Amino acid sequence: MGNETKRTTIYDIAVLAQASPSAVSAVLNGSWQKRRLSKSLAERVLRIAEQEGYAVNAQASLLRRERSHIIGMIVPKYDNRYFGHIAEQFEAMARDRNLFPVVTCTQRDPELEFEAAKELVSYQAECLISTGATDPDRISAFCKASGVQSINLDLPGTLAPSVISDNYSAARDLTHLIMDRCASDLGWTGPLRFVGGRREDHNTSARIAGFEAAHADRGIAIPEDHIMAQGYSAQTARLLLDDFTPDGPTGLFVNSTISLEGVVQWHAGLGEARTFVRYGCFDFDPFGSFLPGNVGMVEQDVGQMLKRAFELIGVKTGAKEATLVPCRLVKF
Amino acid sequence: MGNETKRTTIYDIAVLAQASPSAVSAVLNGSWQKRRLSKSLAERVLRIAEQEGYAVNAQASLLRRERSHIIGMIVPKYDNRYFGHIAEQFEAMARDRNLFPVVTCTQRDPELEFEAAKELVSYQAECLISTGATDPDRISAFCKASGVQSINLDLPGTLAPSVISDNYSAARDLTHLIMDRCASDLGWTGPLRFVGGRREDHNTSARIAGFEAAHADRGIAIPEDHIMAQGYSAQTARLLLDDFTPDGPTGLFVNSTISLEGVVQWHAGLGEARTFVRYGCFDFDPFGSFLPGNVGMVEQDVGQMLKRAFELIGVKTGAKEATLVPCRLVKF
DNA sequence: CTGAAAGCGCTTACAG
DNA sequence: CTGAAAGCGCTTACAG
Repeated sequence: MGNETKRTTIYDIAVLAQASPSAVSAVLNGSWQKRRLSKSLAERVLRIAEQEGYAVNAQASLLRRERSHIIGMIVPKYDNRYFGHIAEQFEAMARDRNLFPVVTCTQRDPELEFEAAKELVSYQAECLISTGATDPDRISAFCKASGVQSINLDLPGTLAPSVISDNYSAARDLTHLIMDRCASDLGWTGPLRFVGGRREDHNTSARIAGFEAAHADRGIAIPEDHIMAQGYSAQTARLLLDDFTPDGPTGLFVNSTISLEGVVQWHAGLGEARTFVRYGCFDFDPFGSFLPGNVGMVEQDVGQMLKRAFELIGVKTGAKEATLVPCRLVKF
Repeated sequence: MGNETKRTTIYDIAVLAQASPSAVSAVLNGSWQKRRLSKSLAERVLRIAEQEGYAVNAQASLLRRERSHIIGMIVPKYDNRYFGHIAEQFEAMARDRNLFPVVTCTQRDPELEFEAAKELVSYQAECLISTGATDPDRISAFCKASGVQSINLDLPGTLAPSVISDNYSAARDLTHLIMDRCASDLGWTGPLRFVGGRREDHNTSARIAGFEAAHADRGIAIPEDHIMAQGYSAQTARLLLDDFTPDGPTGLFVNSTISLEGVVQWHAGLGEARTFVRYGCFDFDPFGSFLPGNVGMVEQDVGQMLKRAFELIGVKTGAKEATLVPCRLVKF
């Protein structure tokens, strides 16, 4: 009935079932029918395995098999609707395809990202999806040297195919929505402020480009200090806005729900002036429609992104370009 | 420079470095100093390993080693602040302790939970933490038979030690808070409604007990139909409330942010009557303070729960009781 | 049809 | 000090 120090092996079961280890192995991995082992033997082995709490040693099994069917993913955070959803859907979709998903979360730490990638390769992952990685090319280079397929998600790289949101278009649309609402609600048509993210970051820079394009569409110039992309945290957003007390109507483009927390805190502290503020956020939150002043949010299409990523798995394509997946603009 | 079909092994490196496989192994796993191999050999091997994109085959390595240092966790969802946070913190804390975390998400599916648990045991996990499992005892029984330690988190079991939130006390406190605010804001002291969760679920039932205790503290009777615990989804909550249009002041105890989404939708549709509604939620959301009518939220102490769980790892305790971790009541 | 044997890629006790 | 050899627990081609 189990053993504290040593796990049951096929040899233990072979002795108990009076069969050969080969036969036990065949029964346990389901190939016994093909090998024409008797049904009574199979039942005996299965019963004993169950009694002994047998679990195949995946290490030994994988070492011997030619394919691992393991598919790895690194993701910056779980504790975030977007990335949490990606990780969760990834696991479900991998299982649907009879692949074994292993996800690990790297806290946006570049060293940990690389270490985690190496670990997944060590575990014989056949493909590695790097989600929102700060240095995806370093990972892709390593994967390539190890003969492991690599795919970038959310943030693009140059050494492997990438699947990312169409940040530019969605940011442009969101900017227009905010400007429309500033015009209709407040009768104001000035330049918006962009809050959150990092300019060096690919997605932020694509969103800033969309933000600028929308302004250009309307012939509105953006003062330099209106682009406030010095970091993601709620804290950062609040500090940036701390010395900004609007003296009239104002609009903000908020880059992520993390930054939105800071914006909303700032907004709540404005007093009467808060009725002259409109904002929108590039990121979705189910409670978003209840935030006063919030006119809309961009929801990235995680399902489509992963679907596309899975289509790339196992395909030997030379293409290193990024696939752009459209986002959904939710208006409040 | 890498190989698409076959990964580099220590034998490949041994040939290239003109050394024995044993020496290469020692260099690569860091035991070369202990074995007094020359520094020049070590450097040569390391350089070649890097060039070849070598990654140790964890399957082979673990098969040979006596301990895996793998610690597994199953969790119902990532796409949820509470569970996402648990998974994320778990990985970080495991790494801090030089353990290798493997987390897998089971979508609240009892079969998948058990399959995932078996997989983690197959991967030679030394300990398995079952988070919010629907049938933790089935998993614990299997682990026991395989000689793997098992710990329950968030939801208790009877076959392994459990670490859970003090749902009863926190629910009682939250109920008092809502009743206080109903009294002070609305001058109303009637019984509250309990919305969301499942009565059969341990945590829901502990929270209902706390909810009832708070009413008993004040000598308020709770009509039977006020306990609406028929499921977790936002949809369910909204349907339950659909035919309830308050004709006077009212208070709700909302069991989880998922249910809160439905409550908030219902609330928004009430029109003028909405000013006579107060509610609180057992679960935290950073935007919670902006939801009109929301008077407070309970934040579970994930850090403490995991700290306690890690203290149990490797400890051979006969104790199967649950450790209760206090929650934090956030008032708005 | 069925079992013995080889071998997956490592680690490490052991002999030299 | 260093390498050859055994063996971790499986799977499967192969011989009988």
